[in-house]
Order: sequence, then structure tokens, then C-alpha cells
Amino acid sequence: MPTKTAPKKPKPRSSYRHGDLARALLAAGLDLAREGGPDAVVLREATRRVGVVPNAAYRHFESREAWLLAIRSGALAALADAIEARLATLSPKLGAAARARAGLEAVGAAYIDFALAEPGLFRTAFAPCDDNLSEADLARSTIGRTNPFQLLGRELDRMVAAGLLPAAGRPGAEFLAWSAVHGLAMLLIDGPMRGHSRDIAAMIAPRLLAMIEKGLTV
Amino acid sequence: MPTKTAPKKPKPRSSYRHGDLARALLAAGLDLAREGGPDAVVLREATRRVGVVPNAAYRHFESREAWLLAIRSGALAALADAIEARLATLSPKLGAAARARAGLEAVGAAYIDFALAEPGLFRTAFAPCDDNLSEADLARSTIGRTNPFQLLGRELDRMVAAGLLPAAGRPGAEFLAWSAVHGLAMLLIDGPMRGHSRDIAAMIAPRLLAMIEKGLTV
DNA sequence: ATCGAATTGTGTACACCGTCCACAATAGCT
DNA sequence: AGCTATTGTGGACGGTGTACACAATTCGAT
Repeated sequence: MPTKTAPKKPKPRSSYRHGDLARALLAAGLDLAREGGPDAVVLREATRRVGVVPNAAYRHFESREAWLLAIRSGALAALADAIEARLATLSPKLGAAARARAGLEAVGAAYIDFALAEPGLFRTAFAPCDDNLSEADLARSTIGRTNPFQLLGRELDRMVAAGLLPAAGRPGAEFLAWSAVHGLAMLLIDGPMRGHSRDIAAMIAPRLLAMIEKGLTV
Repeated sequence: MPTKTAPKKPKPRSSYRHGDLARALLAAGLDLAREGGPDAVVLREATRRVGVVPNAAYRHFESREAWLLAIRSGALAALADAIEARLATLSPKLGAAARARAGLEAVGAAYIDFALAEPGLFRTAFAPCDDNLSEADLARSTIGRTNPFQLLGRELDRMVAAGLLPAAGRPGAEFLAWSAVHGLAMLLIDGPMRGHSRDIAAMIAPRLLAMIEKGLTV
């Protein structure tokens, strides 16, 4: 669907060098992801926005897929940030048990809110990735970033410490909790209840979180 | 990524007309989806396989997106079939309560098995769809097909009838159950535990189903 | 300060994609 | 038999990712 009538020559730049093209491309890619999900993450459009010729990207990323991998990590980090921000709002006066319970709820609620507020980023964060990327690339793209999975694990540890979750049930508990919340998020933004998402989310999310809490304590 | 070195002329067909090009394109599209997920569903490749020129597709589908919609319905129907097949294996001698419990488990297990066995179809079934398709198209593509959502609902009704699930908790129960199972499936095929999927599935799936059962009975 | 080498952006080119248009071949009705 | 609607063809356009050779710049050793 050819819709763009953009300028051909991306030349309005003073110095021949860009400065930090890699970071600029990453930022542009994240914008594209936010606007239209993983399929909208288009190399040529990003280079256009940055004011550089398409091939310049190849000095900083091996391929579109490698670039997308970096963007995916960025999107995941954004999700992690949203969760951390929510966790930070928890009152420090809470007792251990109350804090643990509230923490788990906060993670779930922030997760779903993020998916609804930034569906493009959310979808990008969990887009299937071409496996022919080096494991090194994949690992490198994650280091140093807080990751939603770890945040959830931390809250689960807190629940064990508070005696709300039997230690025997701890291993694998992330998968249970994460699956439920992730699934709801996915079904809300794609899936058949797309459109009524916010209403359904308001109805279902609390029950879902309750289900998780009860289900973990097996 | 230009890798194909396919023949240029798709002419080895006896009669000018094809017979049932629409269905052939649908089948080819489902194959492509099975092999590589929604992004591999490429119009030109499908027409090539069917032995027809690319534009011929436009006599039967308005656009690639409309075609993809049909394929998505097909993939969803395949999932529904897998679930129904599993349900059919349930012993008819079971009592109402046992049957209800087994039914819910069967749906969940079949769902996850399908996702692991046919990740391409599964991803295609739940790929985000362009909203600028007519609601009519969207509705028409679904009629007459059994749909996984309905199958789940039927089993939940059975649980209510068997007294395993309070009627008060029935509305919205699909969303709870479906979210959990769908999320696990998604995380297994994409997500960070990709690769160890089968092991993790074996560990987690039973606990997840238990969680759902307990969580529903609120 | 100079000069060669490494880095980074440019230009051109190719194959592939979805889609539009005008045209050809056929099927079915009268 | 002939007219018409349907269905497949051929060619074209703009979009995409990416390979190659080349130009501009920065940087380190002298």
C-alpha cells in the first residue's frame, strides 16, 4: 500500500558523521514499534527519519533482524520500567505480607496497563524472533537491563518470605503467574475482545490476579 | 533477503481456468502459515505454488489482508478441530463431575499441544489483524466454523451443571481460563523459554490447569 | 603536522513484495 | 452463434531489505 510521499533526499545534515547513529536508529525504531507494532519497524523509514541513507544502518546493525532484536529489548525494558514505576508507588509502611500481596498485584496490573497503553511496544517486545541470530547477540541485548521476568520473580520471593507462598511451590511459579497475565494482555489487544478491552480488563483483571494468588498457594 | 531462485513462468496448467482458485489459495496460504507463521504468508509465493500469476488472487480476495483473514480463520478452525478431537477421546462412562473436570483439562492440554505442534498456525490464528477490514468480512469468515472459544464455553457450562463452578462465577470465566492457557502457549513458543518448551510445558501445564480450576470456583 | 588506515555515510543496483491497469481467454446464457 | 460477465495474464510502479564499490571523515602513528 504505497501511501508515503516523502522527500527523496535525506541530506539536511551539517557534518558528514552523525554522532550516534546506532542510538538514533534504535530510538527511531522504538517510535515505529510504538506507532505500529513489529511489522511497522521498517529500516528505510527509520533511516529516513534520522536523515541518513538506508545502507548507513548496516554500519551499526548486521541486518534488520539484529536491529529489531535491539528494539525488542528496548520495548521489554520499557515494560520493566513501567512495572518498576508502579512498584515504587507502593506505600513503604506496609507489613511484609501486605507488601508482598500488593507487589504481586502491582506487577500484574502494570503489565496489563502497559499492554493497553502501548500495544505496539508490547507486541514488539514479544514478537517472535528469527532464531538464526547468534546467541551472543541475543544475550548481549539483554544484559544490564531490568527485565520484567526478574521483577516478577523478586515479588514472588517476597511472598515466600512473607509466608504467603510455600517454598515448595516457588520454582516455576513465575510461569504460572506470567502466563495468566500475559495471556490476558494478549487477548485484550488482539483476540476477539479487542475494542472492549478496557471494560473487560476492569472486570477480569482483579479476578485473574485473585486466581493467580490462590493458584500459587498449592 | 533474496534467496529464492524459482522458475519465472507459472504456466504448466492445461485449462485456462483453474477450477477453484480461491480454495487453492487458501490451502497454500495455510501451508505457508504452518511453515513460517503470519509473516511467511506471502501472496506471490502462494500464487506461484498454485501455478498462477500473482494478480489472479485479486479475483478472489480484495487484498492480501482479506486473504490473510481467511487463513486466520482456517488456522483457528484447525485449533478448534484439535480440541474437539481431544474431547472426543474422553471416556463416555465418566460421571458428570468427572467428565466436566476432564473436559476442561482436555481443552487446555489440547490448546497447548496444538501451539507446540503447530506454532506457525497458532501464531497466525492470533496474529493482530488490520482493523480496516469490513466487519462483514470479519464476521463472514467465522460463521459455520467451530471456534475454540465456544468449545471452552461449553465445557465451562458443563462444570456449572455439575456443580463444580458456582453460576455466579460463570460470566467471564472463559476469559480467566483462556487467558492463562493462551499466555502459557504464547510464552512457550515465543518468549524467553523458547527451546525448552516441551519440558517446561510438562512441568507447568498441570499446575496451570489446577490453578484455573481453583481460581474459577471463587 | 602529516599521512595512511580504519570507520562511517553515499550511490547504485538487485530481487522480492503488494497492488493497479489494460487486455486476453474462457464459461454461461440467450 | 454471439454477447457478456468472469477469471487469468502481462506489464508497471513504488515499497522493502541488502550487497557492492566508493567517498568523506576521523584517528593514531610517525
